[in-house]
Amino acid sequence: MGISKVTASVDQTIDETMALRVVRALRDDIVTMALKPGDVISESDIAGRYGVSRQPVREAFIRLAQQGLLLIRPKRATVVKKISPEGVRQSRFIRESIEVEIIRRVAAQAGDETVAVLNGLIAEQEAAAQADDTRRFHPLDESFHRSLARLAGVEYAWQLIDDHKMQLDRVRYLTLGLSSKQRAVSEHKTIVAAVARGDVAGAEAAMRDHLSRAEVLLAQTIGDFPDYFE
Amino acid sequence: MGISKVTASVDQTIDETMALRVVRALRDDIVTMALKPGDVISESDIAGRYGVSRQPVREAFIRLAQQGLLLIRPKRATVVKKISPEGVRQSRFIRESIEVEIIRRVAAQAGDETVAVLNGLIAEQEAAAQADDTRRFHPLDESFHRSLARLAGVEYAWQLIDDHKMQLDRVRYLTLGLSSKQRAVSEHKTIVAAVARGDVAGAEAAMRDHLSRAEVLLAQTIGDFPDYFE
DNA sequence: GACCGGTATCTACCATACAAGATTGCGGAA
DNA sequence: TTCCGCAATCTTGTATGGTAGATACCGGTC
Repeated sequence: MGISKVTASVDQTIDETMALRVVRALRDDIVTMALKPGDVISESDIAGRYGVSRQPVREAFIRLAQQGLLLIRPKRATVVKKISPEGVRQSRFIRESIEVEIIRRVAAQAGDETVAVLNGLIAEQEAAAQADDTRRFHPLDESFHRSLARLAGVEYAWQLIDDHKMQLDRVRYLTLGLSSKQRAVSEHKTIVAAVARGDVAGAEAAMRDHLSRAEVLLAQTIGDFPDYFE
Repeated sequence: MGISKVTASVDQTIDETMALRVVRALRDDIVTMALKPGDVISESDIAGRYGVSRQPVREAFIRLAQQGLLLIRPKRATVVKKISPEGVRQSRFIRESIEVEIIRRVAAQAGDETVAVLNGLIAEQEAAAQADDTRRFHPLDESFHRSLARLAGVEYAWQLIDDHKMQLDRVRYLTLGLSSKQRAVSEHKTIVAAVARGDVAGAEAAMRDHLSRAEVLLAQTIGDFPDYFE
């Protein structure tokens, strides 16, 4: 099975609580589609897999259910929630309104070191894209957008939408082929270039264009993986 | 003490799970300031108070912690989270961008029955405001805004921000005097009037004005209740 | 009197046992 | 063959005991 095995190295850790480690492992498996929408999992199942009792697993389920990744049906079963197309659209609507506002602020007050930081992130992404390393590319892409939020002084607001963004991430993971990754890097460059010029309108347009990319892919993705959607 | 006592009527209920009932009770107590920011609570304490075991209480704590109302300090204690002024500002920023977009859509396509529904809600609010019934006014105010979201076809998006809105609710509860309630009703009327005219720009302006009311009150509230804020 | 160390006692965390609802499947009746 | 009902076996929900860590208190030392 393709489930991530954190178990092996879990004897004595100085890290945090078991429940949180299970949360991270499961969330990673769900977003990367190792656990597919519709899959049924049980507390006992996961508990045995990770070598812990049902208790921490149960708490992990609660957290993930609240983030919209799991659906707990009392006394029945717990399933990996299918992706809601309508939910994806509305999540994207929210994200776009916020990120557009963010990029406007960044472009309006961009300094040299700001541009340098962003270019550094883009260089890493380019390497990952050429190596076709999807698992490494994804965090880098996220890091790029989060850095923009921090530069705009609204990192807290970014965290607010971060949870709900995972719905979008699942779709994105399905659609990320090689060309997609390279195109994403190219679009990031366009955005940073506008920021470097202090071109507010241009940066906003580039960001809207970048985010709207997923829109046209959604319908196609539903066609390719109909079982993963509601 | 002023904690809500659901316990009395909890013998055999056809309702849902105990954990969810504890969640609702605690959340209500927190938002209405029966449990004040900084108050320390423990699993055993609440468990005894509600006549259940520690297990459902623990799960309730996890849910509320993820919603930002509680702060669980492992092996130490669990406290009612203090209000973060910066968090309030950014939550308000997010809410405003979304609600402004909502009211624009509603105003652009408002029918007669739409206006009738909104006027009905306002009538109820007016009654509660004149009776100075804060505990009844609050849900009605929320219902008004939620109805707008539903009319705009983005009820799901409203649910997304609903959790984080509780931070704002706590501040609002502190500031809701009689005059505030009556002014809120008055502003709601102004909004609906613009919607009835199909006046998009007017509705947007009225909504911005309505939401910005809390902004000026935040600093004053921090001065009045410094211990409730970070 | 001020400071330091050990201990009692709190906390949340985890494991285990039991309970109750829901599903599945099997066996018998029509 | 089809359909109905009961029972074995799933699931999550709840209760309780024990564990490790953190705090607070209290007595002794300087």
